[in-house]
Amino acid sequence: MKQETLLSISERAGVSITTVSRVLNGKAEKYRISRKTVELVRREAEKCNYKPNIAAQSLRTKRTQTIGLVVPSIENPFFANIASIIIQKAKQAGYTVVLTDAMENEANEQDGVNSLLARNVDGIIISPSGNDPSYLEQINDLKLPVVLIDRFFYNTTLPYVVTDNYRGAVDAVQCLIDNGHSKIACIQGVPHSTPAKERCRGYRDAMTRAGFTSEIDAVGNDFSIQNGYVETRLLLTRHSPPTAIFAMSNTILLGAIKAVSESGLKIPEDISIISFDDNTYLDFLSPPITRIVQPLDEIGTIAIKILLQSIGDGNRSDAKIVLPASLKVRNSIKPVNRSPMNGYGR
Amino acid sequence: MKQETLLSISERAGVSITTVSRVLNGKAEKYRISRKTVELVRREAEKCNYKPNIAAQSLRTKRTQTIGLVVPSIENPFFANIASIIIQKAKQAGYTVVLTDAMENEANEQDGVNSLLARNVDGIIISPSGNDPSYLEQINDLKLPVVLIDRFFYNTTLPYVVTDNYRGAVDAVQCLIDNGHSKIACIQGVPHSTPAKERCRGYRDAMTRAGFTSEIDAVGNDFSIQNGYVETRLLLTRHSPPTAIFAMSNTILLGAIKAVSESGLKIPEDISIISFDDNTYLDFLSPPITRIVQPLDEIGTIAIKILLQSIGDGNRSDAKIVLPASLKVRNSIKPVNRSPMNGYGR
DNA sequence: TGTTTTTGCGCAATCGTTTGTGCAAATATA
DNA sequence: TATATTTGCACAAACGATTGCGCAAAAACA
Repeated sequence: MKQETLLSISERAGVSITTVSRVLNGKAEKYRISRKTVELVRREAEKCNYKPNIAAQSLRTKRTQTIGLVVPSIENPFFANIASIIIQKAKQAGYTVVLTDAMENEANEQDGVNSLLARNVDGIIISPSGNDPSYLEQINDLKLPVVLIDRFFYNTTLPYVVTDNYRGAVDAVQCLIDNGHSKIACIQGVPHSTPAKERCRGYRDAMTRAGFTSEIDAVGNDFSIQNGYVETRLLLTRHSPPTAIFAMSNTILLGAIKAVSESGLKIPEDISIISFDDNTYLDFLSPPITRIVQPLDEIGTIAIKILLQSIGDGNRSDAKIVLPASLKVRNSIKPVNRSPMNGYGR
Repeated sequence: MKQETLLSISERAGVSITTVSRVLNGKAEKYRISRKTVELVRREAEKCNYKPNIAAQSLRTKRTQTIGLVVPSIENPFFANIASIIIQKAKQAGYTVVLTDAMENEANEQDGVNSLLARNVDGIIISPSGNDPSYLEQINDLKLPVVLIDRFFYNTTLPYVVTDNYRGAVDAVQCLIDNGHSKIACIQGVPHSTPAKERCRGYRDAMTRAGFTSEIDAVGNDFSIQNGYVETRLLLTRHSPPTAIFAMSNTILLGAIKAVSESGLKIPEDISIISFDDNTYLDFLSPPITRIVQPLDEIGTIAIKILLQSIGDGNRSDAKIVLPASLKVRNSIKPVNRSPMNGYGR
């Protein structure tokens, strides 16, 4: 099972290395290799199950048929799901994925990206952990195409594919409002991340538009269970606690649920909740959680498409793609009569 | 930001490529490069942030500082968690991970492995989707080290690091038995996989030892939510349904919970459940689920260690490592009095 | 000063591909 | 038959790194 090379094949076929290479790369026509030789070479190559040495190939061509994927944390099901989709799509296109986990840390991320560069990946799909796009922009400008997913930057030249977090948040909050809630708290994630910013903006705008300006109440500072828990406990001990919570992620949601239950309250009877991001288990919580669902599949598919396109034609894309989220209604929201204090009650 | 090479550095430093290479590889001593030259070269290399071209390196040395990781499904949190650990440990050792998702399909898996081979990875960590070890054994014998995790093979020469699924299952079932249950059903996963086999064996042995031989009742055939759901519905419609269920995985558990709840029953009041595999959200289900926890961290750490060792010394390991699982008690099991029919009642 | 030893470094081959160019042999044309 | 064209393929350089070997200059020794 020793390594087969162009040389070994060429010897057995009695032709030159060059010819073998050309045949196997589908350039037989271009270089006018005869039908007979083509078949001879093909047969030999198949017989020994020849696989080109990618290192040698890439040394010559500067192509590796590899793309780098950088996520903040592969343990996060959101990113695990997206990774799964990207790995699959990449494979269909003949690419392999090198996965790097930044562990929500910008230094790690840069390490990882450097390692990808050293490996001559053909392009990078990244959901950045930090908030400085410049080093990525440099790479995109000077070296190889970069596409952002999920977390993007304002005013960046980098192409991105993200969910319409703003509208998703508006929809979430509007759903609570439609159910009669006005004291709606929002527990947010890492404040500098664009998804958090956008969702927060959506929350504020929806509240404002409904005339609940004075009720605006965004707390919290990261995407952890802990954060969801702590903030919820604090919210619940106020003299006038919210009647509904908009949790910005699954993790925050889990913390919130724990806090609610420890406080002896029930969802949705005592407090309503809506969350962001889908996950099967949310249907198995008690009650099942109403949530905003991101179009993961589309994000992955489009990101790959943009990247491969750029790799193919050498141009940089400036696509800024924002995809709609959708509402999945379950049982975590209780309709209430609006308090007369807001002037809406009957 | 164009690619720096040994050549460009050597020119600026006024020495040969050879010397630069030797300095940067720490072979200055061996080749008696003077202190002064070493420092000169080092400075130049750092100044331009030189990163060796891995393709060129690997073409020469046959080493890529890359390991391949193959999992049945990265969407499965169990594997996402393990991947996270392995990526991290590999990085600490200076290795990068290429991740391949077999999507629970043996053909995909072989494709993936082939692609890893073409990339000259230095070793492979794999949780196999199929049940034929021979092609992996061949690779391990003739090409590069392979280490199995989670799913292993009986009678294989391949080294593996797995959880003691047998004992874990025994503990799970014993826990139910200790709580007075005897009509205990087991819903299993992919029957040919070793974890499923071992857990099933544990179930049977525990039941037998307790004298409940006639109650042995293992159903189901894959690790899907669907399977958990269907089998549970069937179980619940029997004239004498089980009082407890041993679910072999989180996914099966979720299906089971759904079926129970749709049947108008409550956990644990009407039926007790214990599951396999840990996950934060299990504490947020209602009730929180008692489960058997696998030592993911240890599995990842040990697997990497074995692999790197093999890569380092060129020998194949024959380590067969079986790590203990642990019980995490929550609220999904109700203690009952044993039915007199079993001769244990009071 | 002449010889031996040590020090310090470079030459050139090599890994497995790709590709521009060139050159016979075969075929077509005159 | 002589020339022009086409066909079919090979030569050799290049990608960027590693490494066995060799050789000149400096140092040590006589």
